[in-house]
Amino acid sequence: MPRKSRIRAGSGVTLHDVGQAAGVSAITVSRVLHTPDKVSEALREKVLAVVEQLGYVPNRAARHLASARSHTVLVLIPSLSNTVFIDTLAGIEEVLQPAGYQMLIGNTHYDAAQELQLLRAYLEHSPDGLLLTGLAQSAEFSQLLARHRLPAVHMMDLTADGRDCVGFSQEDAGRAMCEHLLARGRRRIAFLGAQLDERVQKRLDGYRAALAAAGCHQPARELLDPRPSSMQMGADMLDALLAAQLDCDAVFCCNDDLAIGLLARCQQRGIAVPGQLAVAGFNDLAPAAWTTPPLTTIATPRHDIGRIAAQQLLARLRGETTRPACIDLGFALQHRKSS
Amino acid sequence: MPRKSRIRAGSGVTLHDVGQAAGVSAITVSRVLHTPDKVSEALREKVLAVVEQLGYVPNRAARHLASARSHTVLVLIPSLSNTVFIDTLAGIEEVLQPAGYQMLIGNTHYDAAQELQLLRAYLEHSPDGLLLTGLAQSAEFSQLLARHRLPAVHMMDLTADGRDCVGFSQEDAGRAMCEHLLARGRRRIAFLGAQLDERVQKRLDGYRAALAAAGCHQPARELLDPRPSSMQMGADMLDALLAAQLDCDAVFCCNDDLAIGLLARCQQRGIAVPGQLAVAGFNDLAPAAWTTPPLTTIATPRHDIGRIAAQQLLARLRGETTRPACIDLGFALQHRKSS
DNA sequence: TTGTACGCGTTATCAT
DNA sequence: ATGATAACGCGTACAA
Repeated sequence: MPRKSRIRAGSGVTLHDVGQAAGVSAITVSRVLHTPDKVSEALREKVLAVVEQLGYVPNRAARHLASARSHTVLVLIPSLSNTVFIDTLAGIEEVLQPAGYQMLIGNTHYDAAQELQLLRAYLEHSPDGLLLTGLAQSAEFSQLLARHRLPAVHMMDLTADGRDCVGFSQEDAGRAMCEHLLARGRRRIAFLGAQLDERVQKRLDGYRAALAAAGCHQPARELLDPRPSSMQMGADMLDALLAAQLDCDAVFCCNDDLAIGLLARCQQRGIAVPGQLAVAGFNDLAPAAWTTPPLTTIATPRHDIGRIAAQQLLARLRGETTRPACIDLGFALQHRKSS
Repeated sequence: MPRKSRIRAGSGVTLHDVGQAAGVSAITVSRVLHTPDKVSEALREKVLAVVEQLGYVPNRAARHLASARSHTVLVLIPSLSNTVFIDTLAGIEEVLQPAGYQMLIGNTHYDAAQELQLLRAYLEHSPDGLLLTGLAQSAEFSQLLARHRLPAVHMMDLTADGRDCVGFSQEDAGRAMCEHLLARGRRRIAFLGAQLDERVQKRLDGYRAALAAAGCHQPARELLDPRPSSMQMGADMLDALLAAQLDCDAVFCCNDDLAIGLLARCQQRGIAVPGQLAVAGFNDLAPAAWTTPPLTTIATPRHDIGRIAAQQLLARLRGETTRPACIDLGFALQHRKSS
């Protein structure tokens, strides 16, 4: 039966072509490339030379189809404009790239419904595994995961419910910052929150716990806005705080963006930091060290979170890991002059 | 011949399965999904119902293999830690996602050799097209592109040499900033450069042209460091500037990061900005509006660059475009209090 | 150690 | 408008 010529996918050179040119079968070429130990050295060298000469490029689609493994990992993050998650991506890339895995990035926009839609859409790529942000996926999401038997590692937070996770305790970090402010003699501490995703909620929990323990929790001092965080919002929140006459001596911002905007507004309004008001942020982004005054904040190991989470997922994919892993990478309080 | 059961790739439901359940052939199901016009309404509805019921998920790998189109675009950016390129990614995603294209991201680390390696590696995915940063790819890179007949759109800069590009004139932007400083009465203007990639070089060209035209160019006032840019480096560069006693009345930083670090150091050392020294940055990142004093800088349309570049590439892929496109999105000088 | 036969899920081609 | 058949390039299973 004549082989009808069709449009080729890649450069045109196939395993078969390489095999012919080297005087071996296609499968031998495949073995030279993937399991060189199983091929005699003579053939190996010959084949490799031809591979080089012909500029052979493997075809991932064919490989995927034949092996039922896509060598692809789906990474779901809430936002592309937040450096925190980008740093995590960099850590992930550092591990996946050398391992021959491709990362597919999905932006959930902090929305569980969009997260579910993304999973549905990306299922077409049949990823071998998932890296997720946080623990608050929807029930349908989890069912879909289970149905497709997809291993997943959750990043940025911790849980003991049996899911793999790599991160740190958001609540402990929130508490630690408040204990620091308390230790500096502050009692009237406000909490400024934006976005109000699960991580901010847990930092808020930590804030409440610490202040309650010190007997100085006042719900009126919690300023919460569900809209996306921004420096402008931080500046506005300082105005709101003053307008409400809440008589604060410290503010704990749920992230550095708010804190940076708030610090700038303090400068403009002539409010002495930390004299009149101590200011604290969260994440230790690059600008935090360069504000006036430099910002006290929580340094988070987001790059390592990505790195280790990717390693953990690869271990699962290789079947090396059995028990659920819960890897706590901790956090560090960066005490600077704003407190 | 008995069909041996093997491991399935996706959820397990195939076009064939859907077809059987609906009493049609696999190809009809395919048509219902991709070219519904070519199928009778009765069948269409029936098939769609079964697709829904069985939870059919198309298999991209098989589609790719059979159609020689991967619906995948390779995006090469120099860095993940620079917000500029992340914003571009967001713009790209905004266009590719709804169009059913998957973006693969490669990080070149500002290195042409790595860029070439990435292209080689990603060729396995046989991307349908490329989105590149800048114009300075290696000769081998371009040959590889040509050999595989891959359409590419260059981002961030302009050229009239026949390659598709979307961006703005880096040199004009550098010149514009210097003309602004000159117009404010400054004559002893320093240039601080880091990374020294092609874009920084062009901004430097613009700086030189503007100052030469005004008759006040002094090469000694160019501080260039090939290492990656950082706020720390900006602070260090102010120290270096003062140590060298170059007697400057303005500094043009090649990006906002340098400028932010430099401004902070000015605060620490009690240097009045803009009184003693005017300071300018480049890119208009979020923190630029919140420094003390707020930073004069060049706002760059990076989000739109990503968006339009992706659209241009899609047009090429559809064969709609013929002549090379060179799309100038311009830039805007943000005059703030630092100058 | 090397090769043969076949299937992975889809689309292109051609026939009806 | 719908279907039959082959082909995409590779890896698995099994044979030699």
